[in-house]
Amino acid sequence: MKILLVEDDARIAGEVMLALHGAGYIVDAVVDGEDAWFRGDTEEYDAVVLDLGLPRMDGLSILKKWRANDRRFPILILSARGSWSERVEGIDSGADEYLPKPFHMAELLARLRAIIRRSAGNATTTLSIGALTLDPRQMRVTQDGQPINLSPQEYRLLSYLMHHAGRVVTQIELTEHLYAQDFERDSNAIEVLVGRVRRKLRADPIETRRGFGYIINGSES
Amino acid sequence: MKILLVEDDARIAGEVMLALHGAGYIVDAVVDGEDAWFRGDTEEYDAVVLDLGLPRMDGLSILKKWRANDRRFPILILSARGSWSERVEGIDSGADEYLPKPFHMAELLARLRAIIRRSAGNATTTLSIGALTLDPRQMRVTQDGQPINLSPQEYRLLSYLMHHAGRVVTQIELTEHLYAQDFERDSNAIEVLVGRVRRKLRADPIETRRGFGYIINGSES
DNA sequence: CGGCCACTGTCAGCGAGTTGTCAGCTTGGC
DNA sequence: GCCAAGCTGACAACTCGCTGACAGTGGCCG
Repeated sequence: MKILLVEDDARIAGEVMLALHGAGYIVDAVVDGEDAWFRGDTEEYDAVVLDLGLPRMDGLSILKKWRANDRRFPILILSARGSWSERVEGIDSGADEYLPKPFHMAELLARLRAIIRRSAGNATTTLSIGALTLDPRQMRVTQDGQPINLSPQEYRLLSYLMHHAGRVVTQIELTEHLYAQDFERDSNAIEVLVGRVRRKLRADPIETRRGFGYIINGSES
Repeated sequence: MKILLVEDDARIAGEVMLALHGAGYIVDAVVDGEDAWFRGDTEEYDAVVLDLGLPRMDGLSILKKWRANDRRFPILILSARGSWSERVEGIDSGADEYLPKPFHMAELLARLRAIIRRSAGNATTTLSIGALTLDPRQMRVTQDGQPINLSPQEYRLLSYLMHHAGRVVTQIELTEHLYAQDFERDSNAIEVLVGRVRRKLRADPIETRRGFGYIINGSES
């Protein structure tokens, strides 16, 4: 899960980044409005945490430009001012949630989880693909009921593949979702990771599409 | 089944009332703290849904006054603020459950059912997970009936884990609930605390999920 | 007032788990 | 058969969580 964090207050940005990281997200943090817009326009994120008061380009404008360009990731707005009109405008412009400052970190995490789940169209907490079941609450994957002991990175990989079951996921896409964006391009870390996950699973559900990427077959069941 | 709903936010009150009504409960709704206290003190309810931030009389004070007057109905606390001390104090003061806002209606209903069932079954407000039983009124934990002598901080830790049994709780989440906000982030206090709790328990119910957090498995029993 | 004790956070060190890298190998497609 | 893509085992650096020791604090009792 990769999150774009747009916040110009260094202290808040730091705390939020820490919390998100602790909750298992990969975080790209930017401070500047135009920078934020560019990132959101060119990269795939699972969600965006967006502060409204920004230098160079206002948060609401960014939001509108993204939506106009058909960028569909869920957006959680942070606003220093608790102004009601701003909230309405934010929601109207295509934000999914609105959190007035000051907020409690646990609440941010809860709402973030909620909008990500909602955007995945996934009302149920567990996700089952074939013999595999992923329970995000327990952060655990089971195969035929047997728990599989995965490391954090392995869990994220499998989770991503399962959430996109039935479609080919490229290595680049995986890299972008598992690592911060300045990660070495020609590393074979993904291949190694896939190998490790495969070894932990009894029957291998991960199919290699040579030259394209990986795919887990079978729809949600 | 009659429920007392104490909630001053009209929007939330309306939604909850609707949901409770839909689930077949008779609902008395009050907005004002003193009003709430009087109702709870003079009428018989099967459960109370109590918001903490109230005009005129604070939710926690009401709760304590009820318990002091031997009013035994199960109480579910709604907490708008994510304040750790409030939550801990709520549970300590004799609440049976607490639900941080924002919450899903389904979850509120589920927890309400659970605490009603519990109170109907054995008139206790204790929470049992596996061999562990937690009695919030006495601030006491027993394992297989044997009392465990925990320090306040240890008790809070275990209490939090038990109240969130079946789901992974991150260290950051625990830190936020056990310490004030400006607590040092890279302290290993949580780890030490977990170690101390484990040493006091005979069979260790706390599972470490390296890279994720801690989890107590097994649902309420 | 002094000593004792329980509580709690800090610290350093350890051991195990995790993860990216690399080199050499296998495999699939042309 | 060739070659690039992908796989694998080994490895080293690193991270994470656990532990025992310790020190500061505050309460309690003689």
